[in-house]
Amino acid sequence: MTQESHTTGTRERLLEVASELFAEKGYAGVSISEITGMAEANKAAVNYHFGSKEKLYQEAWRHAHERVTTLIPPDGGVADDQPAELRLRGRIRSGLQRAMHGDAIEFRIMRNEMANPTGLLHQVIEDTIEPLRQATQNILAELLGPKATEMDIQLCELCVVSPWLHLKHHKHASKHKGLAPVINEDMLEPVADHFTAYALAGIRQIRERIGQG
Amino acid sequence: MTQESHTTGTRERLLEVASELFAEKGYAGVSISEITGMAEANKAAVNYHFGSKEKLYQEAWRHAHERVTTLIPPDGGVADDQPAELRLRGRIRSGLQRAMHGDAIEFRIMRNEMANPTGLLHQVIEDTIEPLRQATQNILAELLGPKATEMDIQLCELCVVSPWLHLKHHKHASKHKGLAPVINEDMLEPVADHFTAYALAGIRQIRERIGQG
DNA sequence: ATATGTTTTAAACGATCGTTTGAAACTGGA
DNA sequence: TCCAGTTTCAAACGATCGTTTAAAACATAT
Repeated sequence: MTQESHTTGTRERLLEVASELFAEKGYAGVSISEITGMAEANKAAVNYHFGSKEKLYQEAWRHAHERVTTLIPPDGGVADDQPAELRLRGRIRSGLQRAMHGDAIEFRIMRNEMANPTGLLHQVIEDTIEPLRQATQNILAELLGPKATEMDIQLCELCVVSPWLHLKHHKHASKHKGLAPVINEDMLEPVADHFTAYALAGIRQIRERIGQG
Repeated sequence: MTQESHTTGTRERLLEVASELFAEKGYAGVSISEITGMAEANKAAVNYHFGSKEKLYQEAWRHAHERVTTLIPPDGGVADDQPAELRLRGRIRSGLQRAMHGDAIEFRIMRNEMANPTGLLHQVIEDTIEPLRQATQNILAELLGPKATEMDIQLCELCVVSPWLHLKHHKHASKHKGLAPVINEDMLEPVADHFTAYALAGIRQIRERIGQG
């Protein structure tokens, strides 16, 4: 019998602890000693299982991202053949749900990486985010009409996605209370309605502006 | 004559270099050696002039914040007696201008601090941001009408300010191209118009929803 | 039970961190 | 010129960083 018996293997415990710590403190702010200490593993376990701290960082993000993507689909459960308005609401709802969802580790790591790039993740993140952006832009292109330029679409995309991105920014920044409203999971549907109504009205207004030249 | 003659004193050079480096890499990612090396100062100069790395961090943020606040007033140059629609456009324009403005050091430090709190700045930042939030919420309360709840106002504030906050997030994250449209200073007015039209339409829509119960 | 391959462990490595020290260099007024 | 005060400097401090090493502990199949 071992001295300590865990329900999961060392490798998985390291991934779990590392993703949480990297999300909380960023890559440079976390030491291997801290990770292995909290995971009740030996200091050398990181280099044994992952080769280096950098590899562990990349694996930790992939770990967290795959989990939330299977848990919360980005289309919000709205099929492709539904009207654009509904599909937009699905995207907003999904984003909101991710913003509220538990720890939101994958997002916090991404945020740290964007604020303070190590360069270790940006290729992986970009490959993951770009398809989502493209899908949202397709919906917006449909809503804005054929006269909309690339810039029109991108500016509207910014207005649509930034609210829940910003919500995510503050959700776990407990030391910065008051900078954004706190939203719990009960309010998912009404807040999704709020954001969708706001967004659709804004988009219609932009479409009219475009039409007038 | 000294070996190297600089146009500014050591203390000011340290502040300049430190604020830029802290904005780029965050508190933990910057070493005193790196700061003093780039500022062409001795390693001990930080502790002589500021007492510690932490104090230098705080002074660097204050330094950067005071500069941009005097340069770009948060009301966008719109007087208090103007209609709420115009005052809202002033806020949006000011935010956009800060997002585009040169280095945006004060924001990048704040972003790092929110993503990865050291706890050293949050009181200072909160004291600075709260009045700005209050002013924006007053405008929104006027636009949304008397039936608007606190939550209505906060959600609309989120939709109004998050686009240019998000724009700022990406402006200097050159390693993450394509995640947001790149906007240069020539487009300040048209983009401000876009955001304002979008926001006012969204706010009107929310006001109607409230009216209907 | 023995051999083989995997996983964990303690210890040590060199490098770099933030900080301290005390002397040297510089400054401006008497 | 001399002196007090300020600023800069190289050197060293203890601590911690990520990584390496080699032996110990473990698992598993023959």
